[in-house]
Amino acid sequence: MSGLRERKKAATRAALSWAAIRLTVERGFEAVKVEDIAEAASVSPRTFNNYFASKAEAIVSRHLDRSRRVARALRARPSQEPLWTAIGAAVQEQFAPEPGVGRSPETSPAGWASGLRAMLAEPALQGELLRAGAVAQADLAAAVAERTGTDLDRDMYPHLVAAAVGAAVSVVTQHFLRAGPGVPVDRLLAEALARIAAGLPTP
Amino acid sequence: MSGLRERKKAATRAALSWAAIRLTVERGFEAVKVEDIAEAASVSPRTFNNYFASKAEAIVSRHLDRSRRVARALRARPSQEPLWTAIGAAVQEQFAPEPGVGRSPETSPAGWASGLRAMLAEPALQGELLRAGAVAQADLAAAVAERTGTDLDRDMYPHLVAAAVGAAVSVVTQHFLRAGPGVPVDRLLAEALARIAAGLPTP
DNA sequence: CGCAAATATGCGCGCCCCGCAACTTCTCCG
DNA sequence: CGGAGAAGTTGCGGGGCGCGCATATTTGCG
Repeated sequence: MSGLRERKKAATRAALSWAAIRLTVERGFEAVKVEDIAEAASVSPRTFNNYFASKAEAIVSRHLDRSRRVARALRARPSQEPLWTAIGAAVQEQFAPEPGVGRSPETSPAGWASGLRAMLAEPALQGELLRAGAVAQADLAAAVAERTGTDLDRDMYPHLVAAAVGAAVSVVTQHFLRAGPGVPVDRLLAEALARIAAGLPTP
Repeated sequence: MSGLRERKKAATRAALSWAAIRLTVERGFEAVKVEDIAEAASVSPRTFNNYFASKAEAIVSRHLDRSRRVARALRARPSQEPLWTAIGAAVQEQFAPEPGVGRSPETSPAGWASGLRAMLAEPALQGELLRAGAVAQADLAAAVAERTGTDLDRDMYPHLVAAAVGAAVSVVTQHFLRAGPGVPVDRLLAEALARIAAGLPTP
C-alpha cells in the first residue's frame, strides 16, 4: 500500500522534521517560528500541526523513528543468540554513524556541532527526547518479553532490560557530546552495554 | 538564613505545586487553567509564572525534590558500605510511602488513584517527569563519582549507575501503577535494584 | 523609623496549538 | 474511464500560555 498518497505524506513529514532540525541548529530553538519551518518545507503553517503537535515533536521525530527500529532489529536476530549479544547487535545496527547524512551543506562541521549541542541543551527538547526514548522502550520491552518468555504485565524484567538499554544509549550520547568524538560511538556503546550486563561493579 | 522571606517563598511554592497536583488529579490536565491554580493558592496568575515556567513543571516539582534527595541520602551513607547496598538504602529512604500525605480529604482513594493514572498518562507530564529524573540523575552521578573515585567527565561509570537507578525507579513506578498495590513498593524497588546489580540475566 | 532589596501584581504582546469549515487531490470500484 | 468518496491541505479564529516590563507592596537591616 505505498500509493502516491503515502509517499507524499512521508516526504512532507521528513521535510518538516528535517527543516525543523536544520533551522534550530542554525538559529536556536526560540528563534525559529513554526511559520519558518512550514515555509522551509513549502507547506502552510496549519499543515505543520497536522503532522506534529509541537516544534519539539518535529525535531525529535527522527530520533524517535530510529529508536523504535531497535525493537524490530532485535526481533530479527537469531533466537538462539544470547539476549545481550542480540541486544548489542540490534543497538549498534541502528546507531551506527550514517555516512553523509546529518549536516547541511551550508554549515561548517564545527558550527553544526555547537548548534547541535545548544539544541540538545534546550529543556523543551530534552523532555521530548526522553519521551521518545520511553516510547521506544515500550517497543523494546515487548520484543524482550517475546524473546525471554516473560510477561509484560506481570514481570518487571523486560521493562528493566529495555530501560537499562535506554539508559546506556542516553549516557553514551551525552558522553559523546561532552567529550567530543575522541572515541567512536560503537566502542562507547559496547562498553556501556557490557558494564550493564556485568552488573555495574565498582571499577 | 531561614528568614520569613525564605519560608514564605517555600510555602507559596509548595501551595502552588500542591494545588496544581490536586486540581489536575480531580479534573484532568487540560481542564485546569493556570488561573485556577493561582487562585487555589491565593496568588495572582502572574506570580504562578514567577515560580514555575509551566503547569507541568509545577506538578512535577514534588517528584523532582524527592528525587534530588537521593543523592544527598547516598552521601550520608557510611563510606565503607558497598556501593549498591548504600544506593538501595538511599533510594528506599526517599521513596518510602509517606503516611497521611498524598490525598485530598474530599476525594475517595479510588477516585484519587484513577485520577493519578490519568495525570501520569498525560504526554506533557511524562516529558517533564522524565526531565526531572534526568536532573536528579546528574546529582546522583556526582555522588557516585565521589564515592567510587571516578571522574564525571572522563568516565561513563557514574552516569551509567545513576541512569540505571533512575531506570529502576521509573520501572517500579510504572509497574506499581499498572499492577496496583498488590506488592509493596519497597519490595519492588529491592527486586529491581538487585536484578540490575546482578547484570539482568535472563530469568 | 526609613531606606534598599526582594517579591507580588497588573498589563500587554507574541506565539502556539487546535477545532472548524471549505477546497483540492488521490483512490478505488463499477 | 469516470465519478463518488476518502484523505489531505489550507485559511480563519480563538483560547491559553509564557514572559518582559513597569509599578506597588512587603521584608530585612541598620
